[in-house]
Amino acid sequence: MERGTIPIDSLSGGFDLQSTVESGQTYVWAREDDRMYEDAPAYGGDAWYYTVLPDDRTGGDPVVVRARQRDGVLEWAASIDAEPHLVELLRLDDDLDAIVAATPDDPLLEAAYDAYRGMRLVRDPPFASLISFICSAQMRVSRIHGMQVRLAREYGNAVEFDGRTYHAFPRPAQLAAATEAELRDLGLGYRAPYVQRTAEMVATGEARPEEAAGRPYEAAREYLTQFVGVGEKVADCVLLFSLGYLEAVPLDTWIRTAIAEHYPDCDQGSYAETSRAIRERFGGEYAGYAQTYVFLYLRTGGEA
DNA sequence: TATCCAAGGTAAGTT
DNA sequence: AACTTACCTTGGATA
Repeated sequence: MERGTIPIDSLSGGFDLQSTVESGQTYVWAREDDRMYEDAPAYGGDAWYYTVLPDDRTGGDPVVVRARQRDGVLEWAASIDAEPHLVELLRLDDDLDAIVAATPDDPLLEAAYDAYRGMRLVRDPPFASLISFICSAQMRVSRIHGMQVRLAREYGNAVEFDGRTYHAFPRPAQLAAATEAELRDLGLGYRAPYVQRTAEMVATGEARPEEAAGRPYEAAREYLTQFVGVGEKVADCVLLFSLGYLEAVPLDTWIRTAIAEHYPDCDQGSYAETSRAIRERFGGEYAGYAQTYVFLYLRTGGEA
C-alpha cells in the first residue's frame, strides 16, 4: 500500500473533490460510505472516494485508487504511485484561476463559479465515459451512477484492495458479450442494445472513442456519433469529460433551460448552431468548464 | 393509494 | 435538413 498527499494550495484555483466527482460529469468514482449524491455537493465534504484504473492505464491489472480531501490536502492510497493518475483523471494540472479569469463577465456564470469554486473537469477513461453517457439518456444522475456500478459488478474484473473486493469497469469485449436481456435486467431499459452494440463496435475495432481525439472539435463530435446510442449531446459529453475538448458544451435539458432564460439569442434551432452560439457566449476555449458549473449550479437548485 | 411526470436523448420514420 | 414519435424504468410530485 502506497500513500501520498497533494496540497490543495499547490493547485492554481484550488480543488473540490466532492463537487468534482459528484457533479454528474463522471460515473467512474464512488464513495466508500455509499452515500454518493445523498448530500448536496458542497465544499467541505471529506468522504473517501475510490475509482478503479482500467488495465489499459496500468499496463497490468486494474488498480483501486482511494482519495479524500481533508485539512487542505488531497490524500490518496493505492497499490501503486497514484499521484500521476490523479493529476490526469481530476485535471489537477488545469490552471483553474486562469480558466475562471478567462470566463466572460456574466451573472449566471459568476454565481455558478462562486457556488462550487474548486470544481474541476475530469479526464475519464474513454470507454467508460462513452458507455456511461449512453446510459445517461433521459435518466437521473444518481441512477446513471447505479447503472455503472451494476455493470462493473456484473461484467468487470474483480480487484482485491485493503480487504475488500472492487470491480473494474468492464472491458469492451466483456460488455459486448452481454445480451440485451441481461442489460435490461440491470435496469438499462432501452439503452441496453445501445450499450451492447457500441461495446461490440469497440471490441471488434470497428471504431474506438480514442480515435476521435486529435481531430478538430466538430469532426471529433461527428466521429463519435457513429456509435449506437450516441447523438450530438452524448458525443459532446465524451469530448468534454474524457477527451479533453474543453470547448465542448453539451446541450442538455439544464443548459437548454439556461439558454431559454438567459441567452435566448443563442437558440439557433439546430444543435450544431445553438452549440456554436452558446460556446461563443461562454468564452470559447473553456466553454465546457462554464457549462459544467452552470449544469451543477442549476441542477442543485441555484437560481436560474 | 393511484396516477402522472420527467429524467444530462437517440433512432427511425415523415415531411 | 427539420420535425415527430416511440422508447425502459422509477423516484418523487400531485390528486
